[in-house]
Amino acid sequence: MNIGHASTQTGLPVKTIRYYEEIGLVAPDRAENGYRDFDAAQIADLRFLAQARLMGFSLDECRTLLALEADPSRHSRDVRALAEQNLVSVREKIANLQALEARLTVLIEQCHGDEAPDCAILDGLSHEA
Amino acid sequence: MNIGHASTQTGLPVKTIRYYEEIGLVAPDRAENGYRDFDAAQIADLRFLAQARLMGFSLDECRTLLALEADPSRHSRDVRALAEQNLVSVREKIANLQALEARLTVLIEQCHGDEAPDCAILDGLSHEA
DNA sequence: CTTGACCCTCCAGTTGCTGGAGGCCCTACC
DNA sequence: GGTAGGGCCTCCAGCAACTGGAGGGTCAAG
Repeated sequence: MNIGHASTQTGLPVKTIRYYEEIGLVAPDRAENGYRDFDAAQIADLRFLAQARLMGFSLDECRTLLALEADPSRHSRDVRALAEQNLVSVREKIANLQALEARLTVLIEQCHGDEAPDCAILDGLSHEA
Repeated sequence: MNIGHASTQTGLPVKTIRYYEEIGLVAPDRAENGYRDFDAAQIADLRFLAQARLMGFSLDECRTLLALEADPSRHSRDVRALAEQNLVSVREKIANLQALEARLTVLIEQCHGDEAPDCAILDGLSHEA
């Protein structure tokens, strides 16, 4: 299966698939004309990668997850640990963004938003702790 | 004021300040020995930048904000528009992360997290739509 | 006069792609 | 048989916003 087909099968852009090969996440064969040739297992890996990325795992974590998936003697504990770590960082990001949202909302509310130059937002950025 | 002092005054790392100069956000004088020399207004600008970054504005938006701050004939409407745009994108990010959190949480709950290889997380990544 | 803390510039790397240039290959149509 | 269009290839550059390090000048204290 060539890369265009692999792309439609997995939803990953062609460029992204090439990039994943470059960093060693997938290693397709080559046809005689030099075209990449993906087999079913590699397509499955790419789908797995696409899902893992959607779940917020970094490419490095994806690499580990792929290795775990390929290892029949894995412990689900290890997978879970990775996922929990990811969850923690997602929650941290949410908390930070919510704090940001609150601060921004306050500033915006205080700004008249008219033609005058006085602006609570600029004042806030200038004088805040 | 040299860059080390500017750093402690603003909380910005030295490297970051140099970077901000490189991209034209601040333009300190130079002393005879080649050292950067920041005046009070430039320190204020750096503080402003630090705050604006904390509020989630991109460096490009910061550039615009600085220009607005320097312009006495500005309209607060323009500042507010920028801030509102920023708020929208913050809220989008929060929504995306919350969706992620929900999906991750479900997967993690279904994984035993023991020594067996069976893992709902890996299954979810393999078979999910 | 040396030690250590500054400062300087320039280059490379981070994350995860994305876009483009320049060029081969393959199929279809005239 | 020639050509037009796609698709494929590699390699290089760039995005955001820094960060780290090499290699070297400067400065104040003891």
